[in-house]
Amino acid sequence: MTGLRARQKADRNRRILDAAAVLFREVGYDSARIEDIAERAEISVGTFYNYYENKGDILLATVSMEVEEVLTAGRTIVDNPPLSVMGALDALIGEYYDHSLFYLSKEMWRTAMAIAIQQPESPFSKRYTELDRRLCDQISTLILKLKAKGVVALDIDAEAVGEMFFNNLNMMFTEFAKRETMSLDDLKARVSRQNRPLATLIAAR
Amino acid sequence: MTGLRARQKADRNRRILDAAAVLFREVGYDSARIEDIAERAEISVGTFYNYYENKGDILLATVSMEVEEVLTAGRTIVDNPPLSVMGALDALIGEYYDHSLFYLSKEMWRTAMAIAIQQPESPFSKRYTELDRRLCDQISTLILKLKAKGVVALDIDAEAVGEMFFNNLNMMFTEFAKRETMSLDDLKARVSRQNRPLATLIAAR
DNA sequence: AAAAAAGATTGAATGAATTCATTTTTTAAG
DNA sequence: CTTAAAAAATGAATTCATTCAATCTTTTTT
Repeated sequence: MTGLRARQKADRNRRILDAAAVLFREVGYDSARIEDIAERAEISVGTFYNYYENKGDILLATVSMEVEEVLTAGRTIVDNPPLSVMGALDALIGEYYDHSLFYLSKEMWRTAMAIAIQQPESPFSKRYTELDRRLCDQISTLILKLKAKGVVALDIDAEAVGEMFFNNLNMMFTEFAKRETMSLDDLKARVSRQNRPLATLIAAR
Repeated sequence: MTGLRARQKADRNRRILDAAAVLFREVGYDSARIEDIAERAEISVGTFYNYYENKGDILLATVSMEVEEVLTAGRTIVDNPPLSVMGALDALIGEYYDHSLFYLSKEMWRTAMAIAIQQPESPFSKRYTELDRRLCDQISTLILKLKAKGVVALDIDAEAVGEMFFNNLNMMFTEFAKRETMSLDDLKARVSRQNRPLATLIAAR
């Protein structure tokens, strides 16, 4: 039932995504012109705008692919976490952070974050926000799991605590993306220190 | 010793700031064209660029004025805080949030945040980041004060805890700016719930 | 007070994202 | 198989932020 039209559409969409990913990597987001992306994807500029609302959308599409991978990696850790609050948090957050610079540069992250904030109604911004929510849920799920394992006290509001850990790690990642000099190790160390009080206090005793 | 040149410069700078503030309020950031700002300030487009590096800079200048006021209001609360952790936090954070929409719309906040992230090296972005740091410090100072008053346990890492509260409230404010439907009360209620576990656990007993 | 130097202003030109009226291709109907 | 309707593609035109060489104003020097 896949008519010619549907097939061509999927094909063009993939060509655009590939072309954009290559160009962003090669010359950075700002210097990649729509005209160049279109040329490489063998379509016209106008057609680009039939597939994506604006230049930012195509970057967020790229980022989305990346975050999906992190979520998958995180699931493995949540399913079988280290049996201490700090240990589990460091493992999961370390996974997020280590993965983050694999495909994307700090500059690309900054641009993606900026767009997600600035145009919250665009489809890919919604998708980006949705991914954030799933990351946040994953942290809450980890706390729940630790509760089930007797590592975290039973009277703790796992959702509230999870949200606080997540907002903290997310804000710190933004900080990291802003400072070209800050290393992944700096980032992890600072977040670890920030997490420690809450992590210690929610431990079952 | 204020030569003619210095006076004219200060005068033009003020006219640009005023013109921009009016236009941003009237038509929003995106629709306010540099040409219009220049016209209202009775200067040329080129002159605008002698005073500000780019369009974003002038918005961040506007935001800076606003945040300075919040910091001042916050100082009053820190100097004489309610004598419970939740009470003190709610008071200070409530002050921040209530003030936030006085001069700036959600759209303006979103744009300012986006620019601060995207161009971290621009002068006003640095100033914006600096203001964030001072807000963060203010929260840490509050926790320290509560320690001194015997409200918070002595073995608590006030700085780490303060940073976590701040990162949480800041991230939630970003969320708030992104969702046109979210009210100030929703925001405060959600942050309050997130703060409760940590606030309760650090209380002296 | 005239001339030179330094500092600022100006707006037309540039360059890139985005729009939109036209044209082309595909699908559906008779 | 033709023809009408729907969907997509196209690229020239538009819009705006930003730049820069030319010009003007203020300050300093002689």
